[in-house]
Amino acid sequence: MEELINKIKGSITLSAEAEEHISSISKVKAISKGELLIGHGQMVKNTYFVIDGCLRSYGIDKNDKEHTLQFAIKGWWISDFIAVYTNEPATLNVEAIKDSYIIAFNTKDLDEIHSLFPEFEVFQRKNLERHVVSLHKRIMNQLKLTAHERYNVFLKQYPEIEQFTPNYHIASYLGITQESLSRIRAEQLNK
Amino acid sequence: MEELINKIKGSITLSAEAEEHISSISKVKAISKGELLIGHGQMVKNTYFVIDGCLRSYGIDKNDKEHTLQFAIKGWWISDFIAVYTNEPATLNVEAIKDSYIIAFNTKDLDEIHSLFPEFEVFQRKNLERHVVSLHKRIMNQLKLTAHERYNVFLKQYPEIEQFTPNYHIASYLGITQESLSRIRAEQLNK
DNA sequence: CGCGACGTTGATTTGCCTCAACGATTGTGG
DNA sequence: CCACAATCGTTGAGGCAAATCAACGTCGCG
Repeated sequence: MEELINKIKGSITLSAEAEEHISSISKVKAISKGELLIGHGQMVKNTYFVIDGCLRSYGIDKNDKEHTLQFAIKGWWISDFIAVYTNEPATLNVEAIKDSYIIAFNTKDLDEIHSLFPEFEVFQRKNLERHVVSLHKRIMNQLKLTAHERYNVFLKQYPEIEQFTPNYHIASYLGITQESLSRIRAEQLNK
Repeated sequence: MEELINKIKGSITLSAEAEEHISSISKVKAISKGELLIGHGQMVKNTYFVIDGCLRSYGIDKNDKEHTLQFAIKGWWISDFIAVYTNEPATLNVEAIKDSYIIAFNTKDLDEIHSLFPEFEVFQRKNLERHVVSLHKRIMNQLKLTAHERYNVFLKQYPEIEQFTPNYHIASYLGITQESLSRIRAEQLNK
């Protein structure tokens, strides 16, 4: 909870009223590994802030293969943002990949915060800017780099995630198969 | 120019003062095919709004191959957003791929607009939200679909762009080579 | 213990890349 | 106005990175 307030204060200066308001509607919730917070086809009400633990969002292709769009650890936001920002049913799933603590914000509450506290509008814009930066970088990496190089970038960028995430989730984020990632790791060791 | 004002009004209601202010700093500029607006390594001052024509942003890998990150046609914004939002030197290039009309906004002017007109903050947030949606969709397509399927999605999504864009630019956007795209197109015709 | 989840390894296939050559079209200078 | 070069798309032959399919070892847990 302080986690969230500190995060916001890292980007903007937060008025006492805004802090009070946000605290009042924030309820930390414990969820356990494997729990599905958003399922394909549902209308999406919530965006989640991760206090601790790890979630991921992923889609499923026509051969039933999963593809991870995003991981979210402590201090990150996650949802099916496609669904949230377009008001369409979810095309993604969001699940906890370990026991976690989160705060759920429904879209109405967030809209209210935006209209009550213009400062929050700035916070949100900066978040979105950072988000765009990371997505642009990811797309460029996907276009420019080999699977092996992408894996190394991933390790450098998210060393924590590698620790407790099964390999096939990382593979599905990198756009390769579990087997290929295993071979990449083997190759890495023989050096 | 009206192009821009109408675009803004499509998202938010714009006060007369804000409209006046924005108009006063907007200068439409003609640029010709091949012109480079942003070059790798430079500090990036501007974000461009396209009145007419087409630009693209792209990066170059260690084998000197180009990879297109974004196309921008009438009504779109383009820049090296990684550089703009992080204040780092450009990692991308931005060039006109046909004769175009644009408005250049430097970052200071945009910041000023944001602080003077809170309504613009909302506009910017909605733009960023749409941007995030399109990036998420693109990443999911890259993970889920074959090159052939991605090409069809591209055609459906940007029919105008296909008309005047050389094939190798489209290929570099899709993450395949010019030759592969040519074969995909040939296959498409034999059906 | 025995089962399921996870990672690894091997054999084979495949989608796309690379390299190379070749028309078609467009543009340019003599 | 033609000759020539440059640009762009196509096609073929061969190669490679990663996918697929399958089997197996290990670990942790009900």
